[in-house]
Amino acid sequence: MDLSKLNPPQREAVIHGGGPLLVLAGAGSGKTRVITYRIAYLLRGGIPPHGIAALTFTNKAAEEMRERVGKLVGDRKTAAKLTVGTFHSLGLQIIRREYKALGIPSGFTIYDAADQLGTVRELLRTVHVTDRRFDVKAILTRISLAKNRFVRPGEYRPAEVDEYDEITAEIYPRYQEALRAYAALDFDDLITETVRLFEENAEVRERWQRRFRHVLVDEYQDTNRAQLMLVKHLCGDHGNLCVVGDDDQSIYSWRGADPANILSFERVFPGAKVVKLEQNYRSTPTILNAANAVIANNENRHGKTLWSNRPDGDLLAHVVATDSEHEAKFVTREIGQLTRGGRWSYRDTAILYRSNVQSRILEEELRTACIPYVMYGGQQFFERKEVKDLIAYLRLALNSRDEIALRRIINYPARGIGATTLERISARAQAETTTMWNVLERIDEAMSKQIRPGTRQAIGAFVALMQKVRQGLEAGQSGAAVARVLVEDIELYADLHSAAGSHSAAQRRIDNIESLFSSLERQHERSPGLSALAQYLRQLSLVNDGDDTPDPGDKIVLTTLHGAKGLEFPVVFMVGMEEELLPHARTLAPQVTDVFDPDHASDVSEERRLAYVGMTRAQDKLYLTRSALRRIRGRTTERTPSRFLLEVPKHFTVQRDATAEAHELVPTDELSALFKSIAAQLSDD
DNA sequence: GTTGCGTTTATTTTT
DNA sequence: TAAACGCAAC
Repeated sequence: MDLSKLNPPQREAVIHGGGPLLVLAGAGSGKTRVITYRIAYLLRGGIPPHGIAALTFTNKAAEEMRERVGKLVGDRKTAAKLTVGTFHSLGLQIIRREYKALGIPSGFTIYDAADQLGTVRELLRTVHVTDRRFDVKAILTRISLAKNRFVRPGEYRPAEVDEYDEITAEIYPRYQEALRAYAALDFDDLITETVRLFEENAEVRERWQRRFRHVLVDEYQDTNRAQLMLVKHLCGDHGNLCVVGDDDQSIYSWRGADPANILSFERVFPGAKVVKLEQNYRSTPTILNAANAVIANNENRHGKTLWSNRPDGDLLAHVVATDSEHEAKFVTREIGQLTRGGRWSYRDTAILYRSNVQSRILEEELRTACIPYVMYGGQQFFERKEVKDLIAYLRLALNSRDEIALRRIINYPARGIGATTLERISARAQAETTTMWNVLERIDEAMSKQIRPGTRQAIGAFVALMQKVRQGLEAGQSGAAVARVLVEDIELYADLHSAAGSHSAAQRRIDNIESLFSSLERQHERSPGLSALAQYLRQLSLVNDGDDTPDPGDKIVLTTLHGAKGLEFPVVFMVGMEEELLPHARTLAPQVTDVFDPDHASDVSEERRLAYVGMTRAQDKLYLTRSALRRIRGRTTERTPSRFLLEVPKHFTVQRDATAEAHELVPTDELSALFKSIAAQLSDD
């Protein structure tokens, strides 16, 4: 480790002795470098790796951090002993060891968004809300926000005239009861239940406080109240807490992140040292000053001014198009010219937008121009549905109380057990205060009158199938082996083929299942046994996209502004710089489903931060594009330039007219690209 | 239990 | 515009 590679404030943060430390790290100022160096420095100072916890929000950030620390200390074994992970994985780790004190069964399940949605839908049905259809997600958002502020189920009080608060007040207690009955924890519970455990059980709390002698938190501006509490408890009285973040990049308050955490750090942790990292190593001064000018319009900041000692660089391009097609064509054409110049390749370029719908027209134009691209984010959820279905079988085998898993698979593939049957079984289970699985097991004696013999036979077959799965696991077979037999038994591949539109779509799904098998095999070799499998399945639900991140290759990146946080590109296009897109219309005129929160009423400052995050992704070239007309929801509307665009001082930009440039002569190699794309389209059919 | 049609409603997303 | 959802008909 070479401390001379750090600038003075970076070094100051790294060698800070003990006690609370707030590192205000501007965009591109080397915050990950500070955290990794600090961990290495603590290790060198004699703190055992076992006693250090570094917390992040995403698995990706955690992996990157562990890797960089490993390189820095040059000792893989030491790096492996560190606790580097997401808040949720730390919560899971603690709960897994302390489940007894929490009164949860050891085979507990983790509920993801889909499971939560299913639970609330089910509850809405039992509460008989038929007069009005509710947005289930809006209810879950409220439950989640309440949980993270430690509002107990019975304490939830509706606002004066908010029907969503009223239905939430009704659903929230039932939801929490349901989860306990299913032996399930949702993502929020991983944090809040850990906090509750620490608050109610001094012995447990002190044990963990003794263990972690230093705690480090990345992206501190994204923490919510529950995460703050968790951190506070972990640090206990030593207060060796180092947080790194940027209040100007807080863009997740809509999902509960509380910027007050970073703004009032010094009040919450008295005697805190504050270090500002203001030297930016990423962008040209022109880009940086433009971004600074925009963010300066926000109030309530810690206030930093980023500077860069690079050469000034190009002016920003303020591009005006007559319609969104011209805008997309401009971007495409410009990318063609930049890459043809030889200085930049596709992978150096990103197109950023506020909302996913904006990607469509860009994709169309990029495709016709034969420019390769990758889209970050988006909805990959249903692509892995088949994997989740299969996992639900294992989940149910390990936790028969998991009603959502049961409901998910009892008629998948279709075996003639429909909604009415399920309703009756559910009602019986409720009446007997037992689980649905318990009723299923004795269906013939319990419900011979209410359920037809044919259906009961189907249920019997399902129960037998599940018992076979469970017995296989109990006999010590691997999850993979059991799942393979199961897939044969239920003829899943045949079902996938008939359900999928094309052969290749079915094959993709089958490939997904096959990779689940090999993943399960590997885990069985690592640690066989029922509880290890249960733990593996829980861990799996905390990992979003499996284990393989494919090499992006030389492609343009398309992503939302949110998705761009933490990334950097030599060339950045921010498209749709218009009012009602950025800032988004929803911010300017909130809807009934939006949470009314007087503490941080949805204001444009978060949208401005979003603009700031986008601009500060750019290293060398930044294009801000907008259109005079745009088709929105089938209606062509006149557009107003984004206020943030107008906040960029004129002397940092050069205006360009996309439509006029589109009529200029098309260079010959661009024509050849056009021919290529036509040929490609013809051969596609 | 599935399919199809009309109605409705349009952010951001990780764990 | 377009996709997601609910309800009614098969």
